[in-house]
Amino acid sequence: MRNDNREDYLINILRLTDGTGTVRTTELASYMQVTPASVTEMLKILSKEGLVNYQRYRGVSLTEEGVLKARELRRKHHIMERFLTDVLDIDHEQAHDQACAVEHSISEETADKMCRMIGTKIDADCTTCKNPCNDGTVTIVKCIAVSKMRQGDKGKISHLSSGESTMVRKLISMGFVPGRDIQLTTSVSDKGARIIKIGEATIAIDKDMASAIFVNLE
Amino acid sequence: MRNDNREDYLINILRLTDGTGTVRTTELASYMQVTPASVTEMLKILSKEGLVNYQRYRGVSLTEEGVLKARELRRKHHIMERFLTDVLDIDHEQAHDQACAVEHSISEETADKMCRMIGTKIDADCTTCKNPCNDGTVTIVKCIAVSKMRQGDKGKISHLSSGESTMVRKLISMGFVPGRDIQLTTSVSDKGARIIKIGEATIAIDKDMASAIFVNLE
DNA sequence: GCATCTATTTAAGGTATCCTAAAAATAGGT
DNA sequence: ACCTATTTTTAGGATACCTTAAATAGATGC
Repeated sequence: MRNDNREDYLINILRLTDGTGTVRTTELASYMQVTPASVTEMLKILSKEGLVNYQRYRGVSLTEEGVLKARELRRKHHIMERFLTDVLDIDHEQAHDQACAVEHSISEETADKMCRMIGTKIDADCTTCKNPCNDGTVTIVKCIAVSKMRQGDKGKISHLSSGESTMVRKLISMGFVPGRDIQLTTSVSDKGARIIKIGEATIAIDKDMASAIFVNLE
Repeated sequence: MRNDNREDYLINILRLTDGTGTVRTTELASYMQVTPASVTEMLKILSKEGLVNYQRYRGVSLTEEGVLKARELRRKHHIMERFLTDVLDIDHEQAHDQACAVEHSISEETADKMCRMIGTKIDADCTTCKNPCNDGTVTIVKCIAVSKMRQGDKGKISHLSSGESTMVRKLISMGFVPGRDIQLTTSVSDKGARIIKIGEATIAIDKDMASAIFVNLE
């Protein structure tokens, strides 16, 4: 239980880098709903423990050891989530939340055996399996927030993530459903509204919304 | 996640009182492997929140609300543990540990549906169901440590609990298995050894051992 | 009824994590 | 190359737990 938090940082760095890239402090902070200051503090610790490569003002990446840990964690998350949705028929959002909490506590044996119940091979190398992502939708690949897209960028919605669940619901009701194609048509300024095309429709959304929608670029 | 600790205190108070009695600070402290000072501190908080009745120097009991919460928690623990042992065929000790961690995070819906998979009715009122106890053995009823038994007291071993798992293994290897009949033959002083009868055998054990064996008195 | 022992609480301090506000580093436009 | 806007870090402080050591309440033997 003592390391749950560290593990949360690891898995979220994996989610944003897929193990091969770098994330900036601020991006990780907004993804995890904490302040950049908290991230900085934690990165120093994880760095000392050899789990991440961290250089001041340069962002973080996972070390080899960090990737292994994070992948195992992500695997447990996937398995638990799939077990909850596919076997117990629990709603996705709840399944995700519970998987987030439980992923730190279940043993590998438990994960393996649940995996057999689901009937799908789920291993730590996310590229070889068709898993639900952290939100229960698609395999995780490096994804960015719509607020970070450049004009003309195209992609598919990976998942929605926001501190307020009302935001997620609102977005879903507007048609921002994981898997849909999305393109940034116009972005006037960093702070202003964006005009985006989603499927056939064209919608304007503000920065907060754009920060809660994560996309896999084409 | 923030309330896991409070919940641990609640469920352990329930385990030692079955919701109807009082536990002393020290007993709870040694059961939970923390210092009495920590218990005192937490009891003040839980008391302020209306979950326990606490009076300085008098011990604690659960309030009605506290009993409800603790029972629901215990139910989730039982279900998770049974799921792990009966469905996934995980070893008892590991199942217990994982259930301890997970009981705080799974929803009632998840618990209900797992319960159906196990095929046994498990409800919050422990008296109406034959569940594994916290250690996977028997229904919890009020239980006391052997170190608290009086000369002549008889009972059945409920479970073993100690900070060191080596202690538990040692005790099991000596024949202290949940379910066995046990009687305190002689107890010279509080700190000294006890002589006890377990099944047909008579054994002497020291105070540490006696503090790790919990018994349901006849 | 008092001395003494034990249980309990209080006091003071530690660690992990979070936050806000201020300071410092970097990056981008000219 | 410099100014400015943004990002990141540092500093200082809060909270939830935990600990040890000292103080106090309650129980027990005579």
